[in-house]
Amino acid sequence: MRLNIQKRTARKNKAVVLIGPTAVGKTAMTEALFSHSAEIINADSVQVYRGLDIGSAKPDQKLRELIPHHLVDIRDPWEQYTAGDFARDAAALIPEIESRGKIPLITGGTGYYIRQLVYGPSSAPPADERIRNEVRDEVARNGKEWAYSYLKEIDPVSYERIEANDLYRITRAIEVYRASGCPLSSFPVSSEPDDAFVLICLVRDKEELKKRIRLRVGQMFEAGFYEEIRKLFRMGADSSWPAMHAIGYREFIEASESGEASLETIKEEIIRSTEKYAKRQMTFFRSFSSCRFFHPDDTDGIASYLALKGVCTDDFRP
RNA sequence: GCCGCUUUAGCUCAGUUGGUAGAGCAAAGGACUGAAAAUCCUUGUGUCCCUGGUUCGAUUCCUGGAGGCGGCA
Repeated sequence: MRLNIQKRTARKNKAVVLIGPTAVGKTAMTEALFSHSAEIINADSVQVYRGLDIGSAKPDQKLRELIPHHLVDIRDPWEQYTAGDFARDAAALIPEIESRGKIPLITGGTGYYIRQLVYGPSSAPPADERIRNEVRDEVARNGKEWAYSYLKEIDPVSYERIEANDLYRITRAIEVYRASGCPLSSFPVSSEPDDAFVLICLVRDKEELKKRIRLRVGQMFEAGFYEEIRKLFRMGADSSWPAMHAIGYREFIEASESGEASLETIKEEIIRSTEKYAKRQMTFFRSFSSCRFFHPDDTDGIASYLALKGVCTDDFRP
């Protein structure tokens, strides 16, 4: 709480956070409003990976030459990049960008990254691969029920919060306890957004978005997505690579493991996963109390809202 | 043309020894404490193909028909 207040008074400049579900049109909006006034901090958990270009709809070279992009292509696909890394890196970049007289524009679809930045990062210890693997093995040996009742013993607060089947979170909670000796729930989280961030979320109606998703996936395949996949396979990609959990890549990994699946089937699966993802993204974005929602065609509305918040985007003159 | 199998949720299919039904996927909503394009939670949905018959009662049994699949001609 206190930290937030200090931040507020210490920094008068605003950073803009532009979010929205996949394929809503964030890149086009960025071009329209911020071509000359901003530097971009990528908040997309897949675009951080080198070699995942087409499937992550990475901004093209032309746009990246026009507007500086940060946190794109900063990891190899077998490396892990976390929400905590993002919160730290983004927070460090913001004053740097401001010192060049530019607006920091944080844009991407990873709601959790945005939360870690805008609400402040969790103070819990970072992910520890070694301990996590130990915990995972232990859970695999002793079963789900054991894991859940063990959690109840070491951290009753998290036990109440986490669902019995959510092994992902149960594992993490146990990992934190093993790493720090303290229950995960003992690390404070803030529920107050830092008002140095102006949040704008782009939205379209469901059918409109579905049409755009289908179109985009089709374009990915035309642009050589299959070649990109083959290249990654040649590099030894498998499901152990963090980047390979991403939609589009995951479907190919699964198909290669189970054998036979036509390109057309895989394409339809990717479209469906993307639609479901967009839905989850919207749920996340709706939970940001300070967020304002706009249709991507409403450039005027967005520009005047930004002006009201004290952000001057000199690219746009109504 | 004959024989066999089949028709149940948007899709794939269970099931009811006769008392009007349930899984997975999809859909809709939600959660999110340094893995988050991940992970998880909640919730519907039905002329049980049509037609007669038997029966207190038929989606279930029987007759006839229609669609689908396979085999033989």
